[in-house]
Amino acid sequence: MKVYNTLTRTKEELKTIEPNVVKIYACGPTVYNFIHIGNARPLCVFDTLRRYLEYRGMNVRFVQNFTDIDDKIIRRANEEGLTYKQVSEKYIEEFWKDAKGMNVREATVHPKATENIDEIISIVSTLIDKGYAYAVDGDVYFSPSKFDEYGKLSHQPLEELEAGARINVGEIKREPMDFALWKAAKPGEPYWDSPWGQGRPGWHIECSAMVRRYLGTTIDIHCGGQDLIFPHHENEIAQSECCNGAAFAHYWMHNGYINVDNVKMSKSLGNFFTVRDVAEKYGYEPIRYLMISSQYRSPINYSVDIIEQCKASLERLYTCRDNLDFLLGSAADGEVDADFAAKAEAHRTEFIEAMDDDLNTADALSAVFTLVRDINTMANSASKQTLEAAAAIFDELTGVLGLVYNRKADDLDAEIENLIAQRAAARKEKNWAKADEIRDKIKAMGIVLEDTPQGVKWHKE
RNA sequence: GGCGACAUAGCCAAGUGGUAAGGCAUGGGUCUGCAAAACCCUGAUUCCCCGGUUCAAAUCCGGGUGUCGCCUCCA
Repeated sequence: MKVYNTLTRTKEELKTIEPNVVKIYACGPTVYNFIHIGNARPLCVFDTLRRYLEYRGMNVRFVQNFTDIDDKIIRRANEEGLTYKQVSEKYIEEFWKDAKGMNVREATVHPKATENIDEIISIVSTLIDKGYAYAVDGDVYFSPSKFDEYGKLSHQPLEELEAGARINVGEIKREPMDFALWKAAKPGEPYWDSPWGQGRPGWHIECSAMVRRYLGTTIDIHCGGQDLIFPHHENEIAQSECCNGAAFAHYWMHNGYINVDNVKMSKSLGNFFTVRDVAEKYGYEPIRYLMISSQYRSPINYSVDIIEQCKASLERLYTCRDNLDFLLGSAADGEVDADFAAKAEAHRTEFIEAMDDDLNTADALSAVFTLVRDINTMANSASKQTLEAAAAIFDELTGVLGLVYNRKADDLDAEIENLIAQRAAARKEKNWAKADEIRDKIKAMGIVLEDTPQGVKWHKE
């Protein structure tokens, strides 16, 4: 598989440290609020990466952290009269509702910053011992000027980066680019004991600590949003490489933004949509579909029109799968159709080629849709075995994309079944008025009916 | 000022030298009690503009124009 590496700005063949094992770290959310659709992108994209690597037989160690202590969480806690822990726990719970709705699987480990304070202190101490960091009045700062390779990820020389930086009033760091590894506790703030007094970790250091603890000093892939390239990821590299004396991550993958009205969506601009809000209106799956409908590095513009298109596209996919289940109920035994088997194999190959090329999910989806057309064309007259083969490859490919068909898991509503039976009776009597009346009643309940030669099927709108 | 991304049909979106995938929407048809669903047909003489390289360019080079982003918390 080839992946675009931000470090080298080229697509490179993915070569892992250990054969058949991939160590991936993805920066997770700061849990102080519901996640927004911008947060949903890396979740869906890198979950798809993980699913695909597993599909290709790799053993994936996938770590995604929760930043559960930081200024925003503390502020939120003060506003709501809660502890920082109550805030983070609440939003971690809400995170999981949204993540599971979008079929994002749990990572191998979901460490929290506050559970890794010892590891953080250990790294900070080492950095001070090696002369890369210094303590002042209970704070500890890292000096990028001591690290020759600083800027290698964002491809910016230190001098250029410095141009935009400045020392704010009250800050006691030596140079503008220095950043905090450890912050002394202010009155009323949560704190941990450390060699530099009571305080809490800075933002960047937690990732370095969790990477080392859960994956080791060098990992294969580190991923996150493009806006994390600088300063967050640049700083992680500096901390980890200075501390460990080893390469930090071989590949850096960064997803593009979600824009709204062509402008970057962000918490600070206030133009953001939460995943929850969108899901309540359109469901979770169209959100996932949107995230994989284009290549992960290009920007996506969110709008109501677009999410509705996604919903409609998804409908085509799931209607096909519905139909297979339905036809399987009455199909006759027979051989797997050779013509279909060959087409399915060709589509699988197209799918894999697309995904191998830097996770080209848009192209992979195209292979899925042509598979769907081939299935639809042959399904009505196919044998049971052919239908089973079709369902299997459909589930295989959509499963890799995290579009998980689960419509049949819906509880069958006895009332609807009953109405359908009544309608069938009315139709048998050719009492069309009554049949239509019942049909409208069912429709009003948000149920879509489909008449097929084999009988009536239904599903929720 | 430094660094970077993008510009393909009404909309979304693949395609990095060989003559424009796929989806949504639209219109026509087959099927159907009607309607869905499904299937078939319907779309870019052309890929922001201007030059250049080449037998051949959406794809490479040069120059424009436009949009967006990072350099400050942010996925």
